[in-house]
Amino acid sequence: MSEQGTGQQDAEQGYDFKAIQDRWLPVWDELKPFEVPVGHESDKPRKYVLDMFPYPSGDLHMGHAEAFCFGDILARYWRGQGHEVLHPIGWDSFGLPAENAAIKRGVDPREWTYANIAQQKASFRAYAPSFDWSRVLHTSDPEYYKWNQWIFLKMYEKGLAYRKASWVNWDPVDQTVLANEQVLADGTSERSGAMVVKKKLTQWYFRITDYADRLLDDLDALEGRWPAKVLSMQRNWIGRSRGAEVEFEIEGRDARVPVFTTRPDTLHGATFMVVAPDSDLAAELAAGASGPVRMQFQAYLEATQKQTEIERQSTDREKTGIFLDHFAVNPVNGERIPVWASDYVLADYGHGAIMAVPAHDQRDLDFALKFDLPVRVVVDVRDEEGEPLQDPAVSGVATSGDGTMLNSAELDGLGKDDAIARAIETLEARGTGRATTTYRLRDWLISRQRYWGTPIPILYAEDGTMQPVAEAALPVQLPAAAGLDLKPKGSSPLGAATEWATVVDPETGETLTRDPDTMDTFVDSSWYYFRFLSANDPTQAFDPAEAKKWAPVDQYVGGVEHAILHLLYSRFITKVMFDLGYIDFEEPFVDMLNQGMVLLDGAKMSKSKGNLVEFASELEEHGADALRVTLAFAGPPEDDIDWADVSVQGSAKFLARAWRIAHDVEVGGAPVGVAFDGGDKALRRSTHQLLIDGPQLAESYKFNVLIARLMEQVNVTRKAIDSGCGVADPAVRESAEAIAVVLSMYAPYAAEDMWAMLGHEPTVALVEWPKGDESLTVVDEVLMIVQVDGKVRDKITVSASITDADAETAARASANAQRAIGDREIVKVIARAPKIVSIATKPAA
RNA sequence: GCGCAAGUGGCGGAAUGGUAGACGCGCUGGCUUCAGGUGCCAGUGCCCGCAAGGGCGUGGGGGUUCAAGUCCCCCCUUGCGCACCA
Repeated sequence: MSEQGTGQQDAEQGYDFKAIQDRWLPVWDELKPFEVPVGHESDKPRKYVLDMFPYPSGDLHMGHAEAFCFGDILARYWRGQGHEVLHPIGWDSFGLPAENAAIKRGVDPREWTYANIAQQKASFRAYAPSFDWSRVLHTSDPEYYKWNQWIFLKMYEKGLAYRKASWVNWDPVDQTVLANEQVLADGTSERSGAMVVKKKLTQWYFRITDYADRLLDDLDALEGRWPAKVLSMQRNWIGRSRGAEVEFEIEGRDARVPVFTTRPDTLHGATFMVVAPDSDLAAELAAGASGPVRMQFQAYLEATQKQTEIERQSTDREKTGIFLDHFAVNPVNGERIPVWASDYVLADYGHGAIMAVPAHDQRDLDFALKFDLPVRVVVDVRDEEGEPLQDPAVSGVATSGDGTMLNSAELDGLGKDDAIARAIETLEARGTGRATTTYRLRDWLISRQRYWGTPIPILYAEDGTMQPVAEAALPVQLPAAAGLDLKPKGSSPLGAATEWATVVDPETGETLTRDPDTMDTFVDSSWYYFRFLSANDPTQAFDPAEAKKWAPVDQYVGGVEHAILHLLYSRFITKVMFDLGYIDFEEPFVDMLNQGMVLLDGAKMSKSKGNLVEFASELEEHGADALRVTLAFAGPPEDDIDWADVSVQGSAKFLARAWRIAHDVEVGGAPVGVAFDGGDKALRRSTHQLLIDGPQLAESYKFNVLIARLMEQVNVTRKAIDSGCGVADPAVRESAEAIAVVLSMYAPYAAEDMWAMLGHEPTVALVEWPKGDESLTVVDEVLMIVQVDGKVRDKITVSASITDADAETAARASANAQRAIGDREIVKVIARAPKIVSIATKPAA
């Protein structure tokens, strides 16, 4: 392969990234160094390094460049540490953008999607992440989505996939339902940006709430391995809340009404009940009320439903409500309390009804004061000085803290925790309540009324009974888009594909109709990391034996925007796979890195705002290596990078300096294979310190610091060549080789070219890091700090093996130190040889 | 409102309780080349000083310690997340 070397590249020409890229791309295409064939056996330890796979909307952008840069650094790092690394790539290629583009331009979503994929593949090739291209997958391939359907059927069998009628989030622009997770905090759709409305529809759900406790509790084991932010967001989202269910009788109604409360201790202070206006209970109670109340309620319900999410969520809104003309009975004291409907109670949380304790809950208090309802204090809450807080009815401030119970019969005198425990005991003994837990997490709504997704493998008979498609009949392929009207119209376009939708049961001859909806594309991405393990296997979703070998993913890299959706769903599906016995672990991603965003002038880049840095043009102008070094050197990977603050030129300059060292060695250095033993000590020390420190820096994601160390190494090597030991010293070759190997995780092209100039065969990407030798890093003499009263007064050169006593003597002898001490009295001397001696003084007596 | 991060030169950022500002960008001066926007050398936290040296300095205020950017308490600011969830 020597003709691939750079003998023909003369010194005048220097570092030329274009020539280098052109030289090595074909070689790598030939070598396929990162392919790990399925079933391949190796003695090496394994690492599964995965980037969140991209959505193929247009070409790659700077965000991709950053994310895939960090993932690739880690993949290449682990190869350098002697691991066999699986680093696959695929495309999350189902979804609305393809469909919307198709509608807008009249092209087939397939064409649009696969054209974009081809473009991204081409960009990736130049950018050169070390992907295993033999395992590529696209979720829109029938070979892939067949297994979505298989998972759906498995879940259906287990009762984890079910259909129900419910109020759902409806996106009026995309004309489809959305999962709770796809509705942003301001009530708009994360996709279309439209204000989401509520609609009652029968839809398919995955029973993720069955897994709420496991999804929450298992987060503890990810502490320190996942970003704290993601863990907290997931905990928030699951929103477990422990408390009690309390049953209230309602006069004139047979069945008791359960309410959920986290404060059963305050039950004696419950002076009214509030139900959600859009709950079944409210409708029922209103129906049994007087005519005027019925009309008022109807108007109130309509007003509630018309409200946008923003209006409804505004916290400092006046309370509104309607008295429902009914009374409930407080189970602990038999008191008659009025039942109201108000929109501050949510229909889909708890039981859609609450016991209102206005003295100790601000919302209830606001409501009580507005409608003149009684407020009864049952907890004696004190301030920091131990003074009782003002009566909430007067102050308007509910006292929600801990305190001593009063006005609460047998609970009187107890503290909060004891009172809660006691209250629950009492309720359970009387059969009017029990300890219980509720969650904010809702079941995962997976039906979508759109075309470009996985068909739901369910058939309906004429009488409406459903039957799953037989596993052998999978995949249920999407019909061709041609001839279908893909415009959103509230029902799936697939329903109109009559030929596709109608199936005759071969056994019974019965005519069946296919479910016309497609699955949420988050189903696709919730298990793709398994598919990579058996990407081309037509017989199974993935091979459990391969999963045992490779999974879970050791290192996951991606944006924090998926902190809830994708990661929660993936964790859920992984647990389902565990329960089904296909895998022996319950968490899919062992370690996770969230890269920051790439900004321009402090703002998110956007084409419409005109502040865009184009990945393609940067790649063209500076090359992949300089781009990658720039991204990695800019700062910690979790931080945002402002493109206005970085210098791609600076990175290119560094690469050229590194490259020139290898070039100098090629021209006048020690021969390849030379023993490094006799080489320059100082340079060798630096080289080996780099090799020793490198791993801990890389493994703690301090890629920027490791590049700084590489720069220092290049600088000291330059100095050694020009004004030190000279280029022919073996230590220079040793340093150059170490630089090439370490640099290869950041700048694969430059490193490969250096490696060739240094007389080695490709590819440097598979070369293990030379071992750093601790014995070469010991120094004879060090600079010792002498402090007097905490201030540095001198720096003296001492033997590295100096004793504490000798260090103290040397420090006391320092003229600078003596001057600082003056006539003060030394009270204490702390010696930490050979680093520092600290002298503490006080004024002379 | 609740919760979680983070505040270090002109800028991006380094610093197991032990020399604050590594490395780089930018800037200043010089050399080389000279068409140079290349390359090389030196300098670059602020203030006083010719220098030696000294004073100040990691958002603010206290504290622990021989020693604090780092640990503890209070406050301020910014960013992010959640938010009528009973």
